[in-house]
Order: sequence, then C-alpha cells, then structure tokens
Amino acid sequence: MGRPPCCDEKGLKKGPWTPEEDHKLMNYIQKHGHGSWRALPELASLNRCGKSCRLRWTNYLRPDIKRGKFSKDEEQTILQLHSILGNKWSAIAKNLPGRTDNEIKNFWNTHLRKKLIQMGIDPMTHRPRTDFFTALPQLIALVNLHQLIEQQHRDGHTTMSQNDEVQAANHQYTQTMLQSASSIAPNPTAISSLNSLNADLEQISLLNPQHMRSPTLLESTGDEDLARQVRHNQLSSTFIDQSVININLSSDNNVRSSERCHIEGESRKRMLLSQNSLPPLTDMSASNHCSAVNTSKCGANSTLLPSWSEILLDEELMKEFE
DNA sequence: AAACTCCTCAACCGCGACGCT
DNA sequence: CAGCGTCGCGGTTGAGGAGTT
Repeated sequence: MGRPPCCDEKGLKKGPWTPEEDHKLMNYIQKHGHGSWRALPELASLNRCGKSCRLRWTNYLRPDIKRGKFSKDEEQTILQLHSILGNKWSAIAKNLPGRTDNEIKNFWNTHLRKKLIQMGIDPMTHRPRTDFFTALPQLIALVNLHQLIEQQHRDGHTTMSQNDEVQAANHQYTQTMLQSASSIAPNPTAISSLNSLNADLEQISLLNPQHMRSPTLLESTGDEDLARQVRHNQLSSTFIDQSVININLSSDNNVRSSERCHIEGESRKRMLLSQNSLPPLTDMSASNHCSAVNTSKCGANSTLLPSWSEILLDEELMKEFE
C-alpha cells in the first residue's frame, strides 16, 4: 500500500520557491491565517502541496524568524538542551525564540556536532569519547614532539621555556590517557602497543621530573601558568579515569536534580567545578533527572548538571578554570 | 581562469501521532 | 476499535556558493 508522495499528485511544483510564490503565500496567510494546509495551496493559487507551503512558512516566511549567526548564548542553550533532549529539534527550538527547528538542526549538524567531535566529545552522549584508539595518531605525534623537546634539552638548553613546560604538562595528560586506555583495551595487541607507548612515556618522564610536578608546588615556585595547565590536564585525566571505572552517578544526580534546577546555569557550572564535581560519564538521557517536563518548569538555562560539552565549549569558564 | 572539493542550508521524504468519523 | 486524513517531526538530499588547488 503506502501513501503516495503528496507533491507527485497533479504535477505540483517542487524545489526552490520564487519571490512571487512567497508573496502569494505571505499575503494569503496574513489575510486568512493558514487554516487547513491541505486546502491552502488552491485557495492561495499556488501550484504547491500543502506540506511544502507549511514548510516554507514555518522555516522562512514567518515574520518572527530571527536570521543570522547563532550567538554564544544560543549555542550554549542548544548544547544544554541537546544533552537532555537529544535530537528533539522542535522542543529545542521552543526555547530559542525566532529560531526554527530546521535551522537548529542544520546548525547542529554543520557546526556543533563537528566541534564536539573535534574536542573528543561524543555528540550523542555529550561525554568524552572512550575510543582512545582513534586518537592514537595525535598521541603519537605528541610523544614525537616531546622527544624533540627532550633532544633540545640534552643539547644544552638547561632551562625549559614556557612552551616546553606546557608541552610537558600535555605529556602528563597523554600518559594518563594511555594508562586509562590500556585498562580498557579490547584486545592483547592493542594492550601491548599501548604498554609500549606508555613505557616510552615513562622514560621521558624520568628524564624530566619537572613534568610530574604538582600544581600546588608549581604555584609556590611561581610557575602559575604551568600550574594552571597541569590543573587543566588533571581535570581531563579525571574524566578519563572516571570513564574507565565507569562510575554511575545517576542516582545521586537524581537526588540533587531538583535543587540544581534552581541554580542559575553559569554559577552552577562554576560551583560544580570548584567542588571538583564533574558530570557523569554514563548516559545522561537515561539518568537525567530534569526531563523535558522539568525543563519547562525550570526554564531553559537552569535545569541540569552541566554536560561535558557545555563545560568544554564554554571558553570563558575554561579560561577561568585553567 | 578553470576545475575541483567542501560546506551550508532550504527543501524534500517518510513516518508516527493525533483527531475525527 | 478501525480506517482515514492531516499535521508535525527528524533524517536526508542536493543546489549553489565559497574556498582551494
């Protein structure tokens, strides 16, 4: 059986709308309202199907549509709502006045999704990806870079530059990632290659004990920039460790959820980070306390634990935390 | 300048939900 | 309750513009 595509009947026009068609549709709806979309094309003298008219109106011609680039605030709202609602574009659009579900969907697919992937965050779960093997080339490049720095060091540079120290801090982070990856490696070959890489890293660390300094110690000796970098890396290491041991914080989150709904978004994020409390790595869509229903009660910006994407894509917050 | 690739976004398609009879 | 019509949603496509070689 199956339903015939609506535009196939009567040879109705498809494809891009002309200014004349737009004008007809706008005029008709402004005078009469859209009424039945099915009946509208004939009444408005348009050789289009009702569906096409509805889409053109809701996504393009509606007078309250906001066009142009998405602001940082809008971006953060989309991230937050997507972490709760998933691909419920129309529900997300309800919290962004003037934006259509189609526009948000396009923005997500062309910008935000890619951005999250680049940052190592799974765009569906909003959690750091645990498939470390896809990141191995970058890790190896980091090791190579470090070896280059080592070489320079041995060649007579007795003090490390700021950049060297930052690289060293990155190295410490890399090492933690590799240790974590080893423990979840899916097969013996992968474990072996990771162990070998990790052994190399340990060698490098032994040669350069500064790399393993604590941020507190670094601060006390005046290396505040490096201390910040190390702290940043330790934050990253923390979530990787969490992923490995798969801590399920969902029940705890459920208890605290209603309180969190009342805390304003930004201060909430800062508070959580200052307490060294991080979002869970398990699936939030299932564990999350503030469902779509609660979202409407609490408002778009103050409902939930921040997701990883919210934290990591909030440039201001990350600057502060570093 | 031409050819090619990549990216964006308007529009389409198919399906499920819902309301009416 | 079943059948039908309509609407709205989410996934996907492809035209055309932008950028690169």
